[in-house]
Amino acid sequence: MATGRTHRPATRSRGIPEATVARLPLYLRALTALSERSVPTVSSEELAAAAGVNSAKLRKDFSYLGSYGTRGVGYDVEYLVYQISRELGLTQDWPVVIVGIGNLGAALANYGGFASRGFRVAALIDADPGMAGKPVAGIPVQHTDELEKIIQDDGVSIGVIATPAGAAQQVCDRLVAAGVTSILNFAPTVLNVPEGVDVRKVDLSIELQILAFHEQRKAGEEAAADAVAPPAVARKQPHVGPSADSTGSADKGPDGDVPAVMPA
Amino acid sequence: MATGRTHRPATRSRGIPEATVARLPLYLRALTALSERSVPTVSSEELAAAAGVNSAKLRKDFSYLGSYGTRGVGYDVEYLVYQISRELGLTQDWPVVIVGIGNLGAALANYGGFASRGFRVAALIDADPGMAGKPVAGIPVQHTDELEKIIQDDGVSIGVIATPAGAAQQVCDRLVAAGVTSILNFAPTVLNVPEGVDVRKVDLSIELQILAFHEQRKAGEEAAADAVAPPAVARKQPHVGPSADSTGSADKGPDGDVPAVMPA
DNA sequence: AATTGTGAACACATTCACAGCT
DNA sequence: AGCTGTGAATGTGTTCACAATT
Repeated sequence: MATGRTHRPATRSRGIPEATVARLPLYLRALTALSERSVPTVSSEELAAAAGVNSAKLRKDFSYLGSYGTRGVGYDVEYLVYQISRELGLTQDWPVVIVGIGNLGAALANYGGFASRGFRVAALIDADPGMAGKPVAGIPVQHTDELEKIIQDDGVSIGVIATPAGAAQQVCDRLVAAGVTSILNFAPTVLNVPEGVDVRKVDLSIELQILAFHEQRKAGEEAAADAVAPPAVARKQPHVGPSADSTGSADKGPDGDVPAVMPA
Repeated sequence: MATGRTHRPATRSRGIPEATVARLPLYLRALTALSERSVPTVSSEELAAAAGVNSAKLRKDFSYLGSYGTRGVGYDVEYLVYQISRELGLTQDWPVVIVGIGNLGAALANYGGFASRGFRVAALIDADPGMAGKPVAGIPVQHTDELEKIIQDDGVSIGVIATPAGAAQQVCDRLVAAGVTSILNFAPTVLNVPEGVDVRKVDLSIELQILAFHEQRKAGEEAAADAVAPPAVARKQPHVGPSADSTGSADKGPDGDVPAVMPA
């Protein structure tokens, strides 16, 4: 996925694989739950099960962080929580702005897990003047005109876009111009960003389409199994699958304008 | 990623790589936009740019579907839209139930892109009896008691879980028992499902944590550049890329201290 | 002349399997 | 005895680069 390319300084190890980074939050969540239950140590097997991965993968992942376990014993829960939090940058405070306070934006603003891990909703921003001042999740909505000021005053580096697709690129441009360097995009559009800016996208419609693909394949397989051969073999393995990927810029063509409001 | 595993019939090519499947919706969206502008054909280069990937990848992806282009010319937009839709299973109707009609569930119910591509919200379900009958997005909310009946009557195979984390596994179990075989999970929990059931998850908090990781790394890189060496070299390449990225480079400096809790 | 389609090379990720430590 | 840490093997995904085709 992504990008990359960056030269790669070759030697010197501090390069944690992207796939590993994407799993750290999962481990952290499982560890936090254990911590709340005052469990002092955990084996790779147990923790892996709680996080929904296999234990070899988990151990390999931790080995990139430096390997904080004890052979014959397992991992110290509190210590691991700390190390992973630090690695993810969660020991510091990340002010976040949410732009587009419709149904989704409001849901995000109300989302608890948000504040819980180092993220703080610094502002809610919407283009509708009628929204201005209205509190959502206890935070008054501010008008888009204030966007640049808010970002600069609060030192916001992470922005969440929850606007209709048609407005997303424009909002993105303003966020970036004002200093935001990481964007979480919920609008169903490819965003164009300059290098150095990270974009991750969350797209309901894409997730459903992927599910539909597999769903269809299941149906086909059944039919095939019925009609063709007698495969007494197991069909699937346990695993729960992760998801989400990312994406980023690209060009946008001549006009770049996206159809209407919320296309597929 | 999600799913998959299915035994793999070995030979016989119908095995489209998971990474390719995950990009098909992106191509489809770009193609739909072209179709609406009545563009008749498109080159791999142009389409790739619109979808935010590179052209070699796109051509390779299409080669798994059977290669529907014409050398020297490009791809026929309408034809590709059809082929991809068919491959994804979007030529049929997929009834979907959304369980948990809080802020997020309501946002999902209102999400337009939902209905636009073969997906139909068959029912909205919530555990709160007070919600029963209340229309959201024009659809009356039904009580959880009705869950099994709805799924069976409508032949629902895809379920969306938008409940609090604590209720998710239980809801999941009921959905699966009633016949759902694909689940899109918005609750921040690992779901346990029997084999044969696909789960994809969408997790805001995980996405933010991944962004924070990269954000932190950016800051570290700057500092390192300032303090350590005089790298007159380019730092990143243009890449249209996707994001999430990346990588690479450098390490993070001196190391992170290893304060607190417990030594190895 | 332009652009696809694809083998071969490369890069990244997962899994195995066991040596090494507690 | 038990469990981690990790090289080596395997599997998956991406990119290159060019022959094939219109």
